[in-house]
Amino acid sequence: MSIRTSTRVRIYDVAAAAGVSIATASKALNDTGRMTDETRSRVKDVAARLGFRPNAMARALLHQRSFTIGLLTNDTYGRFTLPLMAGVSEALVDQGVSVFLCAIEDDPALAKIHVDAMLDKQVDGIIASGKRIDRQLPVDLENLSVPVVYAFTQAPENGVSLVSDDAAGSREAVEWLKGLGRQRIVHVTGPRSFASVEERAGAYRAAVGADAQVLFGTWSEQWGHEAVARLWDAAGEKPDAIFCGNDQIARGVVDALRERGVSLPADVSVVGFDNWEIVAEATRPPLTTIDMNLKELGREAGRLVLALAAGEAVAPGIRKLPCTLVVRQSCGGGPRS
Amino acid sequence: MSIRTSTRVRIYDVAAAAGVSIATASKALNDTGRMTDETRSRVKDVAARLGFRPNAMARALLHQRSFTIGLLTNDTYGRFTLPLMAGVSEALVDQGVSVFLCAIEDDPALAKIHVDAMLDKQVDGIIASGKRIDRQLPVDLENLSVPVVYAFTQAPENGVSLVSDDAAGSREAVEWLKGLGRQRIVHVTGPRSFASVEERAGAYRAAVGADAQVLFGTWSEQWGHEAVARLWDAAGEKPDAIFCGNDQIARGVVDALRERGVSLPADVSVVGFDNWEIVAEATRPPLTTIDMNLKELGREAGRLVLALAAGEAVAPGIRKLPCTLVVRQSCGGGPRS
DNA sequence: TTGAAAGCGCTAACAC
DNA sequence: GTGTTAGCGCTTTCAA
Repeated sequence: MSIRTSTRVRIYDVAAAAGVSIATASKALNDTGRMTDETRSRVKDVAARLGFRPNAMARALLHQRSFTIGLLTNDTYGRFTLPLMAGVSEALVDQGVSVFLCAIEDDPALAKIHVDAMLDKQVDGIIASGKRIDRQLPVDLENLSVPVVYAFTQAPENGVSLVSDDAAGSREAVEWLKGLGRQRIVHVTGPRSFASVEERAGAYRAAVGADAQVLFGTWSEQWGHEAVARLWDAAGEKPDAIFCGNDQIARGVVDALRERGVSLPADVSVVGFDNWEIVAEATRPPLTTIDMNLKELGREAGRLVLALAAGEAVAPGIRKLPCTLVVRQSCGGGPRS
Repeated sequence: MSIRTSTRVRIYDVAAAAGVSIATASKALNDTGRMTDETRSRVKDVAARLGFRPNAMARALLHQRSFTIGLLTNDTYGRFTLPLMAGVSEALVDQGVSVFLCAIEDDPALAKIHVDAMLDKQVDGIIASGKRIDRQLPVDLENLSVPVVYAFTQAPENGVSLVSDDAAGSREAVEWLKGLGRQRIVHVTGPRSFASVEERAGAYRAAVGADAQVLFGTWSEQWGHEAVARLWDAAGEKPDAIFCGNDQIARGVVDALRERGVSLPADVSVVGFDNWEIVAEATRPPLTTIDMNLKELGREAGRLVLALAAGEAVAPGIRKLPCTLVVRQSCGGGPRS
């Protein structure tokens, strides 16, 4: 019996304490091989008593599988990454898989360092995520020796990619407003240079028809204020609903309307996009908004990367996941039917 | 020469290609042992050409050191964790250390699963972090086989702990307001049940003196509104400055003052706490506020956990890191001298 | 100056 | 039913 008190208990210690060989101990603990039930349970008891936990490194070295994946993101703010991460983690934790989080800003050198570090640590796969779906991360992830899943960031040709269904979310918002009896629905959104802006605006136009009016601007509260000024200072009929490209714009819109004495939701309904709770819930009245279900997106990304790591075939291409309307008080209308 | 095309290149391959033994190859690459410079550089060239990267698992198994640490947090929102994480990552990345992020909500079972998984993976240390400094995480981290550093969460007796210096931050805010010539400074803050609320309020009282007036409430914009209503609807002299317990309260205060026609910063100065940019920058005018320097706190936590892992002695106890005043426009006054 | 061999903790063939 | 042994990729004595 070797003298190593301060260190972890190894399978060797379990075997010795149970009076069997380490092979038998291993088989007993992994429910493989054959032996009497008595031996198996004795070994298990001893292991439990000693607090034995197998060394994942040794296992990984043997199996070429580390039960570890890497999550790469350039979303320092975490607004998109955190819910995504929560989903990934949730999908993987009961498989015993842990997640390396690497925030790479937009620095290619830093990105490379992190990717190399993950590869050195033999991650089973990588999930690449970002803050917009029409930009690639500043690092080339093709032809890596491990599978890659792209979540909420642009994927290369033939990449396995997951995004939320912007168009469907947009349609959902418009339909909700229509269902409330709104007739003059305007869309106030971010910069045209964002693919999701065009996607949402396109779906909005298709749903609203000839009357469609889109105001492009920035992703800020201030732009929401300004857009309201433009709309209300113009001659002619005013909108009775505003569908906003994100929650910050929506908050600006709501504040501006209130300051003008426009009654919400009586006279005008406002829908946001993102369901960023810090913004949506602090708005007066709280925002009805579209949730991109990023946590579910993360779960799916976790499942996919694991499937890939296990050698299962996964069709490349872009998978669009549904958005959900979250009803608060900025539109009127009760909970959804 | 074995046939393994699809797999990573091992030191064996490098040795073979360079015509040396793996022992020599290893020494060459690690700048240990002795050999001719020619041999060493030849091996290095071959390794570079082959794109050799050592298997971190094998190394870890050998050295009992995984170059991996775990970051545990119950701050799902990420408001505190993300900057912290960024700092940790920054401090560790050039040491080749990667970070497992584990979001545990407030679920003891989940926490245990994650901690066990990290331990199985032989992390070199753990950083425990949270969303308030007067609550412990729902898991016992004492007597683990690896070092633990507590950052922005309550540590057990004798833990190594890092928090921001709330009292100093509070003093800084008050001094700034005094320096601007403000005479009637009120403090509007969160619930008394938070240690940091008492800490900040105490320092505020000490700095302001007999006139000190503290309004306790919740951490919300709404409470900011309500506090202004109380203060301005009361008889007597009005405050000329409000120091708020966080940025959300400050935003509520600023909005309420504007709605009352009080001119900011001409008549009243407002200081927030947290420097949560999404809130501070969207406020009109943008908030002057106290930054807790969580990123630096993260860096320090990373350094400490590494020192501990390396066996260096680190004195237990609470380390308070300084806060910084960030000047925007809600107080008047130029950039700091 | 270089190389053979042992071993980190574990699992899986293969003997017995 | 149980044990012996080889080996995952690497570093490190120790011998040549």
